[in-house]
Amino acid sequence: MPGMPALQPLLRAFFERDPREVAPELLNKILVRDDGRAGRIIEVEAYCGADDPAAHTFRGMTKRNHTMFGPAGHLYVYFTYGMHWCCNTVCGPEGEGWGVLLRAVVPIADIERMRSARGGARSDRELANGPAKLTQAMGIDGSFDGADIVLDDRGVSVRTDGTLPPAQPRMGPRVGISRAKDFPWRWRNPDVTR
DNA sequence: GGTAAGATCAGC
DNA sequence: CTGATCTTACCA
Repeated sequence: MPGMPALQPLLRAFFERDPREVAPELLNKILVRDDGRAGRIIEVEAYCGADDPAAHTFRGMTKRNHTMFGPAGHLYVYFTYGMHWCCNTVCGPEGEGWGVLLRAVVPIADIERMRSARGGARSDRELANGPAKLTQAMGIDGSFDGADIVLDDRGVSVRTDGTLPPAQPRMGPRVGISRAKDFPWRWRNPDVTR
């Protein structure tokens, strides 16, 4: 994209940490597809394995969640509510089942492709302001489960254009969970209402 | 083998 | 607020 600074990949070490550290630092990073689609991450939630009753990985490894127990810097993509895909960045040491759910991005490149992937005319803000909306807009489904977002082995990666995370992110309880409702492990950019 | 719940979304 | 829609996980 002309005029846009080069997008640098993140280091594996960025993801090899506690998701409660990684999550706020993912704000303002960029989710990139190899077909040109890109969006700036503005809302995330941390999920902390055996320490977190709301995490898919709380009760150990299953066929569905095994990616989240794998090495950091990969994508855990899961299907829910009979129709939606959502994606997480796997974090921490291998075997912990830690990750960060990507909940919203602001479209920044190939917005028309994102709009058509979402099925028609909508405001730019509605294109990817939810965890299942962003996967639909970015063309991410179960075939991307386990993709390496550092090495970009399947055409999906998380990169930086040099923009720092917000100095004062808005923090609060996570959305749509029934257990551990009080854990304040959701972060978003201060200037977004959603 | 049966079943309840789900890290959601769109439309009313 | 409710319906859609179906996989997964857990229990028997």
